[in-house]
Amino acid sequence: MAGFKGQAEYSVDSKGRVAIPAKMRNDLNPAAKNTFTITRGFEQCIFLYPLDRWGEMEDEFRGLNMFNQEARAFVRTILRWADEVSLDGQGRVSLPKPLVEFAGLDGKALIIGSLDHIEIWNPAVFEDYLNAQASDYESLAESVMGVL
Amino acid sequence: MAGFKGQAEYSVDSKGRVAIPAKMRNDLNPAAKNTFTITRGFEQCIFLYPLDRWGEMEDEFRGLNMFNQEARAFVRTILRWADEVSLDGQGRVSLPKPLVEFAGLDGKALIIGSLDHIEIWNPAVFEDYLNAQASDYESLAESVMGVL
DNA sequence: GGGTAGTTCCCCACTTTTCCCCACCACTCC
DNA sequence: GGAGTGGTGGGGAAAAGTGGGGAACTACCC
Repeated sequence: MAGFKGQAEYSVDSKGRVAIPAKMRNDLNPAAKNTFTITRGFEQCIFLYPLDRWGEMEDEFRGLNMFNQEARAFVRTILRWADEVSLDGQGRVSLPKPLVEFAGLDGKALIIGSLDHIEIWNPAVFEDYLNAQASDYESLAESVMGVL
Repeated sequence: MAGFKGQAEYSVDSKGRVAIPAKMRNDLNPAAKNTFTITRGFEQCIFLYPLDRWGEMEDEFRGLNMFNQEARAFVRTILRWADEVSLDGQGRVSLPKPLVEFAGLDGKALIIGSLDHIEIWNPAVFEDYLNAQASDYESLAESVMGVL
């Protein structure tokens, strides 16, 4: 199954709904049943995991040692924010209010496909994130992929 | 499968379409289904990877640790700009607007075959890139290939 | 227990963009 | 010189995104 990719700037309507780009919808595995687990992302954004992929993630969490304080804190955080959302007839999901506030969304949303999950950003916040990057794309690539 | 090679200067029409040189189209593996994954290149240009080759790249990305910030930033960038494009009946692809802007394309495109991918440049930008090279072709060759 | 207000969910309609197809021109090879 | 291949340009149909209305469900208050 091809991973998610691409970006789009769509609107968040007054009901907190955002359309998922058709290209990403087409990459959904039927096993995901048009449903995502939505949760807090890394950096200030929202992550959407297709249901099938989320199942694998849960298995990884189960493998963690719950007598370890950090493991407990990590799992608590990711699950606390998590919720299940399904696509409506128009290919949209409605975002839980707490996550809308966390990501600072208002009116516009930047949607980014990132292999096994979809990210939703406030465009302005994403801009700041980019500016805060220490290294440029070429250096990143060399550092991340250079050792292969 | 032979690698891509050669260069051509073609026009970009008002709809952002560019023809892929017939010579390069002939080098496409049937497994690529006349489809490319197009994304941001290194330096100011656009990369086109045939679908089959892109699959291998995705596998490498999946191998990265997504809990590492640098890896995340790199994958976010390369996938954010990525899109899937197919050849139309005339052997053209239509370039996503964001990439046209990124590469600074207007009217003309320099298309370069580069082994496993195809590059698309604004001819003027490519000229500047060449002029900015610190070392000449002979020195580069020695530095890159000399240790073999 | 009933009524009301708020929320959620689903469906419908409109607008815009994208994609696909057809036609044309130039060059090359027979 | 004609036919075929390769690049260029534009128009129409289909799909995708956006916004709003109405039914159902819930929760709260009277």
